[in-house]
Amino acid sequence: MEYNVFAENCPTRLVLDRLADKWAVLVLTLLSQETKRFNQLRREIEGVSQKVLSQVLKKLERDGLIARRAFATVPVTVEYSITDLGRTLTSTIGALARWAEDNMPEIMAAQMRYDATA
Amino acid sequence: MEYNVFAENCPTRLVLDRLADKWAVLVLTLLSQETKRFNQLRREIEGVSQKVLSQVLKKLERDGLIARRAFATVPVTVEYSITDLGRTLTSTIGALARWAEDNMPEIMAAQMRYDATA
DNA sequence: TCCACTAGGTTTCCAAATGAAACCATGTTA
DNA sequence: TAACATGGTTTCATTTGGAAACCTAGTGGA
Repeated sequence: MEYNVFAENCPTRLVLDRLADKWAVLVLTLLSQETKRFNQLRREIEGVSQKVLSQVLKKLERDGLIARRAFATVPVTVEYSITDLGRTLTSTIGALARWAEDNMPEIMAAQMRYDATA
Repeated sequence: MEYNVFAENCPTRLVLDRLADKWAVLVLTLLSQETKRFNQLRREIEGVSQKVLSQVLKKLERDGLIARRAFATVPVTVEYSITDLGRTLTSTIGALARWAEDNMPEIMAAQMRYDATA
């Protein structure tokens, strides 16, 4: 079987679509550091809504990148952790976020040049 | 100045949002290999619409990741190429796409396990 | 007793983004 | 004269996104 992200109906396209997502990158980056609970993630990833966070977590769990464990406490406790498969991605995902932080000045300079031309 | 992708209104969040995009990943991967024309990109990235491709190219150009050169031929020729700044990203971006291709069997197995539970 | 609050979601609703298809200018070829 | 090429933009229907409200179950305070 040959996989090719450039082919329209290759299943890898769907996976790329899931990983190439702002919220997924942030979730995986945090979980690669340590196991966290739902509201912990929600507080640390500023601006994410509950709806979107739960959707992203569900999809990442379905793809086997993170694991969900619920405890019958009161109120209920739910822990999310990274899986072995997810861990093989974290250096790549982390590099993306770090690149944005490291190159922000250059990007802003480029934007100003572009906007000045137009 | 401290940049932090987890902060809601940090400019890096906008950059991450641009990079963490299926089409941007595919465009940057192709342009890191060689300069290409608009319709060449459109044909090689199966399933991308003209509208979205032109939007993505414009944003990547604004951020200084790719360069656009137009030639007054008939019909007009437009070339897109990667910039030095863009090149600092290509190993990371490329790793993302390759990860999807390499790990597809494991992901599909995880999905089947998940769907069987539900 | 009633209200407020917790965790972890789901539902609702409206705004924004996406995609398919059509359109455009210019000029070449059949 | 009709059809096709490039590199887009426009239009419109469908999806997706986010904000806010709601939900269940239980706990603590007044």
